[in-house]
Amino acid sequence: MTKSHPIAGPGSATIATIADEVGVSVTTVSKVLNGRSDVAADTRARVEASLERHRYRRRSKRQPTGAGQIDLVFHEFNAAWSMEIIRGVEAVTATANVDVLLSQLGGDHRPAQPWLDGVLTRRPLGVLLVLCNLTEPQHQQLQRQLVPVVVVDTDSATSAPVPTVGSNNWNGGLLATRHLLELGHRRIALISGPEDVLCSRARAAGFQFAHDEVGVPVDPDLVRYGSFYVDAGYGHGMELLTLPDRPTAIFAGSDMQAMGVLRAAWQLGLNVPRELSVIGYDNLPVAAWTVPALTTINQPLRDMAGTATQMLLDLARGVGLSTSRVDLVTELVVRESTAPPAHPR
Amino acid sequence: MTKSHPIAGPGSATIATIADEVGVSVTTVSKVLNGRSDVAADTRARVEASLERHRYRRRSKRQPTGAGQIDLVFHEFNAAWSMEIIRGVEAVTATANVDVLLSQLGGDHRPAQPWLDGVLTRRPLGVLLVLCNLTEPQHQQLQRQLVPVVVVDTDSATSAPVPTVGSNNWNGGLLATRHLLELGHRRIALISGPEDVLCSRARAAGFQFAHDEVGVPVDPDLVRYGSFYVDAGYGHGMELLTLPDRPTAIFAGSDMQAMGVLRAAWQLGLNVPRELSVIGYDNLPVAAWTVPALTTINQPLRDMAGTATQMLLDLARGVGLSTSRVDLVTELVVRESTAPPAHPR
DNA sequence: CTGAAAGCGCTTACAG
DNA sequence: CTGAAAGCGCTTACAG
Repeated sequence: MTKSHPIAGPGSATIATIADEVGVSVTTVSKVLNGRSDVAADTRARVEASLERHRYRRRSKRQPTGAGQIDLVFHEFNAAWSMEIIRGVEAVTATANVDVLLSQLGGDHRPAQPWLDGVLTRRPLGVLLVLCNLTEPQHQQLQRQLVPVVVVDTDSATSAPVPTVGSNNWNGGLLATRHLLELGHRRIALISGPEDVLCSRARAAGFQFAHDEVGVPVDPDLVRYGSFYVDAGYGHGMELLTLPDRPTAIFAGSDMQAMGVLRAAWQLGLNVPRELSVIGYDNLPVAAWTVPALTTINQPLRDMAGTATQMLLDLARGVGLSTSRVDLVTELVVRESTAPPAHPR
Repeated sequence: MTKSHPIAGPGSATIATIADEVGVSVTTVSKVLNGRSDVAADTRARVEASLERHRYRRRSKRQPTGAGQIDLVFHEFNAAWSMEIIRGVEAVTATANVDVLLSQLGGDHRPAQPWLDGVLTRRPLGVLLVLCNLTEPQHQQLQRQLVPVVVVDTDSATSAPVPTVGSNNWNGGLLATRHLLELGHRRIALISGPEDVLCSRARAAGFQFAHDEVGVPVDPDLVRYGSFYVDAGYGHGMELLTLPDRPTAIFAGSDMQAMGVLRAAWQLGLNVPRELSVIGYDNLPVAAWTVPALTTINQPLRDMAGTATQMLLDLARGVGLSTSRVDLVTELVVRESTAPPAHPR
């Protein structure tokens, strides 16, 4: 006699429920959950299917408040940028009554094994990775334990089926460059992010495309790659602006880099925007308060983080995702740091 | 026959251990832990004493990785400022293998009851409050459950015996003002933080004291209070700088406010530091990159957060604290935004 | 490879 | 006010 096993709600099943449904002992279910090897592949598969169906989660008995927690993992902390992400995440988790566990990888792009062990014992609702990713074995391990993963932005072209939220970097590069070209600039420098990061290349491609559109050649000497921080903008800015034939405009890879360029220009006595146009990227809150205020590309970091968090919570609730890759739109924000060049052709 | 009960280590005791030692049933211990009312005051006291002695913590059985987690609670998120705190906390928790649960009160200075319920079910190693505090009943409730609390900075004079880490605000106000007076300024404006926040008043007092030292009167019209954000600095800066007898120097309550002042000066065509000296407060990373770079007071936010975290972990481990109030030292950092006044007396 | 049995830490009616 | 007893969700030797 088979009982019916209606799904009462995500997380309501115990291992007894699962055992009952699959027709095995609680011992066996426990073994599957703990990754023991002494379970037949077939049995394991049936148990895992049932666990998934029920969105099984380890009970802590009394947890009237708190719908669970998610792991928010940064590649590293980066003042204003990371805070925008945190705010976007928090806006969603606060209303969903979900807690946020914060960590960073200290600059690495792949978490180490101890981190994964921690996640497996914590069993969070899900893991949100920012500018970092998992190795394939790590990803499989989390998948086996039914811990969903979503990535914000991506540092390289990963073909793994990990849901990812980013923004249209190519379009951002295009919009920024078109803006400068339309103002009449013909010698435009690009300071992008690190060369091995995909978004840097995407923006550079948009930069190139905008030039091609109007038939203006790109001087390879004016294209630089570097870290997203202020000092890279300052360093490259200094170099570019002391070139014999210096550019009349600089497109920086981040607002922080743009601040470095602004400072280099100031030290060289160049007036922005009269003698040099500067455009940033990100549209951090501080971009409105630099002197002069930065023209920049709005990358909707809060929205990106919020969207990713919502996707993660949906996955945790067993709701399927319509798309596994979402790119939010980038937009040009014109402020005071761009103007026609002093001597347009 | 009494058995001896050596303390095997913090967190190693179960309720059975406690029951055994006190000579009551596990039921009774469980009741005490859950705040039931049907326990004699005397019994409750003895059980609580034993729990405290053993640093009892709810067992989750298998938790080989992860020494536990702490709750990090912000009054609200404030880009660069909050990130400095987070970094300071993270530096300590990462080496101690402790997880950080992040939340914010959305601007409130006292958490609501749902938050406390969450903490009580989570049972973290401790709670770190940043620019916020608990009500007395909330504090007692956490104390009863052996969850230690440490506060970073304080928004008002609280006499509650809560360990607190701050910095010497009065001294910061003094150092900044002395610097300006020594440069020869005699009309110095103060834009402090919110008037109802103690640190704003402490800095204002240091400002006043520095004037008194050299017998220079403070013009009350030049003393303003406002939020710590950029726009308050901009607003007050605009007002002050369009005064008939405008100040030759402005001491802002935060680097963010100082950026607002810098912008106001720029819009009015005033050269900093030639026609106006500006000094900030906090020494956020961005202060080195404004144009001109900000002279400021270094408030060691990372150290403050790190110290507070260490105190919290010590308390969680049952180590007594030598002091319950630590103020770290503030220092003057001279950069480019201050200089002698254009027309010194 | 499987599961009955013992056990763990804890909580909750309920009898006194 | 107290605690014996039943029970919960889960894990772990260990016998087959």
